Amino acid sequence: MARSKRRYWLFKSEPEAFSFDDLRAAKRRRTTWDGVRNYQARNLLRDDVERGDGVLYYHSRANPPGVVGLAEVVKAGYPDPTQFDPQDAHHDPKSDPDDPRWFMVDIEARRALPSFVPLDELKANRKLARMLVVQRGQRLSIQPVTEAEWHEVLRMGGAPAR
DNA sequence: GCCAACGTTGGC
DNA sequence: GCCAACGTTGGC
Repeated sequence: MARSKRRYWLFKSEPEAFSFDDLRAAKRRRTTWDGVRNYQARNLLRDDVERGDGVLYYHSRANPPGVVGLAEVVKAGYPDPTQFDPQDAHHDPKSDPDDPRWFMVDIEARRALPSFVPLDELKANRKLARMLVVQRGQRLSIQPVTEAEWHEVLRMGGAPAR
């Protein structure tokens, strides 16, 4: 069930692991956002991220880090199968299949931002002073973004407002 | 590659 | 339930 009002998120990915270009090159330009193994992020994926929500695709551990493109949630939270796969790096032997511990969503690439927005610029923008990604020590890989922050980042990236 | 900041684990 | 040890994240 979709909410009446769309929410916005920032998803972090290390480009060497899975970049925005990788997402755009993927089948149907989609991917499962699996492998999240942090409870706070899990709670967001399970309870709050909904189909139709907007995603700022952020490259972490990049030179420089920053927001590279936009994506959209195309499937809300459901159990992440990699937790039950002993061969997978994110296998969790303590997770009960009848009560899965880890959840994921599916996202689909939208457009790349015409201009990459580096973390330095996010930090320098006073309108974004409260944005989570600019907070020191903030490591959450799935972060809520306000509507105002979303529009400001799109503006900085040269994307038409929408 | 370094390391500060966090989150998790497990002994007690 | 405390907290030291350990593992991970992610900017630099």
